Amino acid sequence: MKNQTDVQLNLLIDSIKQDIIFGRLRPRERLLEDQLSERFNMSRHQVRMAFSVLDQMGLVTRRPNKGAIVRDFSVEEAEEVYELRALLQGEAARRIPMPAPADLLNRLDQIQEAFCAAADAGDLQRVCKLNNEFHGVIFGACNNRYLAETIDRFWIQTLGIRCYAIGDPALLVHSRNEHAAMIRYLREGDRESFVQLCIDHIWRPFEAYKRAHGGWTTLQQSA
Amino acid sequence: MKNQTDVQLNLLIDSIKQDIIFGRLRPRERLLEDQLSERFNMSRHQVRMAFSVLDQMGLVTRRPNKGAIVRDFSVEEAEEVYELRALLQGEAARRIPMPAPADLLNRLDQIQEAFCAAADAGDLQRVCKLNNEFHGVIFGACNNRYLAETIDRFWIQTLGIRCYAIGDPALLVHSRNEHAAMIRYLREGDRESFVQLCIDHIWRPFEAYKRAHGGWTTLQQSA
DNA sequence: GGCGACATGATTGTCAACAATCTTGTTGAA
DNA sequence: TTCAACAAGATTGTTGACAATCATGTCGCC
Repeated sequence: MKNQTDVQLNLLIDSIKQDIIFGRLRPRERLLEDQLSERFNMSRHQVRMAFSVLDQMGLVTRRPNKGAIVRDFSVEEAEEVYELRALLQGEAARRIPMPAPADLLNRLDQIQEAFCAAADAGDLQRVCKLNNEFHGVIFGACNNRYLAETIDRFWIQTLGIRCYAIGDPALLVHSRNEHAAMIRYLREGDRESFVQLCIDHIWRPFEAYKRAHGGWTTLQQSA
Repeated sequence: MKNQTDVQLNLLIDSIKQDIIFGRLRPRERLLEDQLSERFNMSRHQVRMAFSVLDQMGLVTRRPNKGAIVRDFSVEEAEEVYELRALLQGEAARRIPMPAPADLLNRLDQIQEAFCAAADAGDLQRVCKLNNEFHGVIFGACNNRYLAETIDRFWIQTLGIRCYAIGDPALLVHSRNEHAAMIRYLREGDRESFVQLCIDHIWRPFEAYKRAHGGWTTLQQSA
């Protein structure tokens, strides 16, 4: 299906995504083609291709002859993205069949169990992966592939915003409880509560982001 | 700002977009790199770059070693896209300040005037361009750049669907009247009617598409 | 010392040749 | 006739070298 260079390419893309969500790569940080091509043993062309994909994903920004930098959101921009995410996730929540199909509930239970285990074990990387999976499965069930796709798109774009929340144990507990509540509402068929929770759920990481950016106005925004 | 090859690249992209909206390029039709590179006097590399952009735009589909084809929507897929568009445009309509700023109304009046002139002159290309502009300006006024961007994204993706409507004089008259009504509602501050019209406005081209695809189930969809 | 012109190194952008892959047509045997 | 194996042509994918551009440091002049 996929040839080998595609695999390598995805490897690089995932690696950069990881670096962004865990804050190892900071907003506006430069990404050098030579550096990465050497580190990952791939041609500069492939790195460039990866940049192009990441650019379209909205994770990095490219300017002619100046290369790629990690995308930066001003607080205002971040707020607008979150408003849109709230709209989309609310609509998706309204479109999920209810009471939810047993198949969906089973998968969510499984993911939630693994999520709790990873959280207890302090395995942040696995927590993050399972969190992605949980959201993907929930909103993938909305019966509109483009709605699901768009939710996923902005889920990825906000990796760099959510990185301020990833390490906070209090937020992790919140996530876990809210995920459990989502499953409960789905099982009980409590649509109103479910929709509201899907909307409210996204804002806590944004609050963390705002706190981190509080005070300083965005410097060299137009540079 | 932009270097020359970027200009050429955009030229090719716009040309392909035009070919899709006017139905000169049909869904699932192949796009050959050599052919285009010769026709536009550019390197195959640049054509390939353009394909990549068009792929991300959702206008063409690429499969490894099989090249690029014009994207095809099944009727079901098209319906889902239109549902999402309805959601997004409705929300944008709700967010436009009302009564609308004079500046916005002036720009819309201008575009509408030019639109009518082009329609009377039978200049379809200009009609299309002004139609794009009208929608861009309206939804750009929603005060959320990502909402506007996403509306635009699906506006472009549905070029290939709307192509079935572009030549129909009756639909052209409808468009013109509905645009006039939108401006009127904006001016009068009639939000309810405005929102409803923004949602309803999109469906007529989809009906034309459904009629064109009526009967035959989508062949070789998974090939 | 301050400032602009120039030189240098670092980085990205472009291209054309070569390799890999797919598609199509042909042949020959069952 | 039908089918599989093979061959030839068409098309896409990859690479390395070279060109263009940008950022930084240096020098001489005022």
